[in-house]
Amino acid sequence: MEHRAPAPRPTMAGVAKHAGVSLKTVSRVVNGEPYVSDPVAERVRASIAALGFRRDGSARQLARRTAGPIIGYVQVDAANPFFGAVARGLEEVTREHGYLVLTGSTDADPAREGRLLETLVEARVAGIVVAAAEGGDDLLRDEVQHGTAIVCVDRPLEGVHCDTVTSTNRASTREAVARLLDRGHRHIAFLGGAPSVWTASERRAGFADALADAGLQADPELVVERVDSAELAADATVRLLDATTPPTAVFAAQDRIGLGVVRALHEAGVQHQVALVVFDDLPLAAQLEPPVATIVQDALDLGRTAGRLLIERLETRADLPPRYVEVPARFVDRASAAIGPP
Amino acid sequence: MEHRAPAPRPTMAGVAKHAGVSLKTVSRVVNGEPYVSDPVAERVRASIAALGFRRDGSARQLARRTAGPIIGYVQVDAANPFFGAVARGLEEVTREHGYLVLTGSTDADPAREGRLLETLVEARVAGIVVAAAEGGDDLLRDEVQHGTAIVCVDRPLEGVHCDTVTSTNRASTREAVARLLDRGHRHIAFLGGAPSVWTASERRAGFADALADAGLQADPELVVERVDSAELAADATVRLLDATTPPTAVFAAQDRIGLGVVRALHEAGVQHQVALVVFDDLPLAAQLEPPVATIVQDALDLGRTAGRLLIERLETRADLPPRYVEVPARFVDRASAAIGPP
DNA sequence: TTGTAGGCGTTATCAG
DNA sequence: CTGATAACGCCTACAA
Repeated sequence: MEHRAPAPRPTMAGVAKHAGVSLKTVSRVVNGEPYVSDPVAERVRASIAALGFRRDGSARQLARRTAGPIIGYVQVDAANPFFGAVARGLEEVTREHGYLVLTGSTDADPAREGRLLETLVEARVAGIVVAAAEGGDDLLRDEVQHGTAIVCVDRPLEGVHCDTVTSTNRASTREAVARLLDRGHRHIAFLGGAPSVWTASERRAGFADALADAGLQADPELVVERVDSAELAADATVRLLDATTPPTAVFAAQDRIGLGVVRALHEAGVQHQVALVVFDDLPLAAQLEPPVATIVQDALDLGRTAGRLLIERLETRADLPPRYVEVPARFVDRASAAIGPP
Repeated sequence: MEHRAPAPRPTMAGVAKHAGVSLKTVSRVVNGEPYVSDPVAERVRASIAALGFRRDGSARQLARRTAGPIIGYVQVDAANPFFGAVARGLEEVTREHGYLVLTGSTDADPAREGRLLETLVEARVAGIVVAAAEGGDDLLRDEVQHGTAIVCVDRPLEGVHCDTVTSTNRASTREAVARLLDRGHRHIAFLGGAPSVWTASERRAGFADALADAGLQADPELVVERVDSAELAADATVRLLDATTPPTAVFAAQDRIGLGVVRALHEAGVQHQVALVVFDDLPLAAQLEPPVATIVQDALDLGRTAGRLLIERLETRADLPPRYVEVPARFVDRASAAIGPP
């Protein structure tokens, strides 16, 4: 794994010699500092252009004893539009403050996340935004303790006292389920992911909230957790429909689950009889046919908010306490949510 | 735009003092070099952990006089799945060689692209992959001359002698149009973007190729260029349908154009009478209803290929000439392509 | 307006 | 095996 040496680049000293001035004068020109006469500055600029000089960021960072104007962004998968949108929001905000966002993907592999994080720390980035981090990472904890500015996006990190930005998983679910209750539904099924995943348990809690608000209690028969694929979701849906008291409405807590439910409803020919709301992460369920009501996260705003928190922390002398911000996920009403109980 | 100084971090000297050894010994342990006795190494490791030491990449890079183990990836928009997929492919390949991919978005703004590129150069990355670069960037040209390894993805950069990876824009278009001709169509419309955009002109050329292969010539009435939005595409489609010899088939050279065409065909009620093939960049047209035949780019492979070229260039002493690789775009047959002429 | 001296944290060289 | 010492390219402080 021998990395090739880069082509030798001219240094400030080289430029200085070429221009017949001192190194410091070159430095002044490069950094736009005052107190350089126009003719000298011009001569230096010419030499810079002639030699193709580019200031060495490593040396600069070393000498200034500051972090680079760079913010690290650790995401699960660059190809996933959700994380891409977060990145975009982050860039939008931080760019205005002179920062550049440098990102890497982890594919949800804790080892890769660790390596990436370490590289960012070694690069002495100004701050780090971590989207959907794997839990239990000591590295993050350590870094926070050592003063690195860190913001978690999408889910909080257990035991890491850093700023956190999430969607309104619980509140939005509660709201959507409340609608179904208002519509008259009394047998609402909940299909969600493993409760060990924070977002899954939040949505599960929101479901319970809505029922409790209406003085009801979740029917254990209608709550299926650990549904991790569209296939499992479809299977579970089939089972639910076959039960003695089949649900008149379904809440799918993830878009993949939603796809499975839709498929099963279609195959049973009841897609127009059973109400359906999907919590749409990607968003992936937004384009389903027939139109399915969804809760959509605002990934762009998630990223922007994370950027704002980070900038605030970076440009403030005070030691801010960890903050927690929720970005509203939006309920998108569609035909599937208007279906009433028989 | 004052960037806050990072929390002071322990240095090797600090660790050395703490462990009661020399600086060089710490360096040896950190870099896994031999010739350190176990007890000493253990003591050093303990100090490192106790102090939370992280080696400073800037200093390391400076002293070693090599590029960092980092590859820069400049994309138009991180939120765009096409670029995300390229990033993923790039990461897959370069990761195996110990590189990390750090990326930034330009939003197709040449100024931002320039700043990003400069930052990457200043950071002394090992190489740079540029996806859908704005043309005419002197920076790239200069960097190539100064030996920076650069790979262009999606379109070549005029006057920049670097490796380039593109999709088979021309050949795939030719093939798809040939199918329409085989199916009996003689009045095929072409809706494409501004010919100043490389991919647009390539697809336009592929269209001409197919006609020429069949001994035909493009009917100027049926070729509309500079179609830059779904709205314009819909308008153009309406006009074409109203002409004296309306097309029996349409080739839409971009997905946005395809959306507009579909909409117009729908409104005219002829979506089942006019054949349609869409060159699907994002891919965006893949999920249309009714199903539309598309040409889909393999963004993942585009990224992988770019990574391979870059690695090859990086790990080879020889000065490779600029190389040009085409990644096949795949024709996805669907009902809309099977429609024959009346 | 310009230049000199010293140091940033690490690695490479060479001596113990 | 271990440790001084000199770079690396730049910036800050302080002269001139």
